Amino acid sequence: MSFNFVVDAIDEKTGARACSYNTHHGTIKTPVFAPVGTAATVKALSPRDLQEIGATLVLANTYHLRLRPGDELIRDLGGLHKFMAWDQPILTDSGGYQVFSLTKSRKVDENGVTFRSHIDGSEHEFTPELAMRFQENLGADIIMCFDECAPPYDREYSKAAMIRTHKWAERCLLAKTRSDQALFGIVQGGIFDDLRSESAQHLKDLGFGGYAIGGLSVGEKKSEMYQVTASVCTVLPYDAPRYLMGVGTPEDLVQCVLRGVDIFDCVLPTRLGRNGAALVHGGRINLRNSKWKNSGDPISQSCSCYTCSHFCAAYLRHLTNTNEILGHHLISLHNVHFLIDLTKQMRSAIVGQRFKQFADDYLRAYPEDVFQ
RNA sequence: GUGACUGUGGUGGAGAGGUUAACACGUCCGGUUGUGGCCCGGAAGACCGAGGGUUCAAAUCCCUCCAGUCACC
Repeated sequence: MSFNFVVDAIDEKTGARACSYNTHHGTIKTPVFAPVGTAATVKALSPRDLQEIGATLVLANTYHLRLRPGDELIRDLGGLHKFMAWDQPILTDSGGYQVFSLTKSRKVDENGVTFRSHIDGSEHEFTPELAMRFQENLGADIIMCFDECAPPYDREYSKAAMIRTHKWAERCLLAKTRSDQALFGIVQGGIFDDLRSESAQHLKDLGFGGYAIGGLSVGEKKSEMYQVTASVCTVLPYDAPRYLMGVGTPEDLVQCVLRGVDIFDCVLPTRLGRNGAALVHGGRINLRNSKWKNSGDPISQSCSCYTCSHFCAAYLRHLTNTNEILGHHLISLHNVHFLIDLTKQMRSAIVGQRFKQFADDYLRAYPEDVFQ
């Protein structure tokens, strides 16, 4: 009941949604972009910064926090919100993505996954039951089923991972004990439409507080990612949040809101920020490029963020080239602000019934290779 | 003035007779999508201080000059 989900508006031409999702730590207005704070910190940004740029939801990672400093420690210190001083909603990923990203250092079987720690080589078991326990210890508002994120093109593997993900989803439902956390199911099935629809239907039948689309932006084509997103969203229930995991770029956000997604997360803005790339309308700029050496202008004239209202591109380039901490901070701040601002613009356009026009105009600025 | 040592791409610095002169930093250009890794990939850039000599072959050996460093007058 505390997880009241309301569709505030639907853009009639596109079906894009603007929703309100109530959690114990506040209401999330969608579409929403959640910056990623893997180790209980959105790298280079403080909670104060995040608040200032309008972040409402932040991601953290169960695998990484389980390994270090430990979910029980965080529980004993009062939970993740208190630990990282973020009193707004938090979502924890279960560790399912690490099944994919850390493929060379894990073993999967029907019961779960054994990871070999990249920190000290020790073994760490993750099962659906343990993933629930870890996430209950962490105490995020939204917790994720333990799933198997698989590479996109191998049909047999995708199907096996999907079936395993379904079984694990049932076990997660059974293992969950806290009522102040919403558990989201995760749709798998690679790029295969029939598997994806089957997966979405299966999870819908099980019944979750929300539904995520996993296993995308892992190497498939953009057109395939959009296609899968669209077909999954037609199956998912209307009255529950839809979360596209790990996505993405500004174009991806617009394209997938068009297809019915409410929630996004991605490391992109902070990773780009730490490596000297800034998101701007129509693409991105590489601040390492010598063309910015003498630029006294902000990276975006129209941007209202702290970075753009105080610093010129030449300075940001200098900070990048000298690997200064402030550079990571300022560019990450701009990039996260850029995506959050985009979601706000989209929400406003949806509520105003002009999202089709907004999306067309917005996407026109981006290069053709969007559908590569 | 005398003696010793040293001169290799923007910088540091390998190399001590044999085809495309190592490496690092810097420079330049890509990449980055539920974050192991301020990371990954690539490119440009040196007629080896100058001139002469020895040799089939010289950054490597010899001579002269120039420059720098140090020591001593």
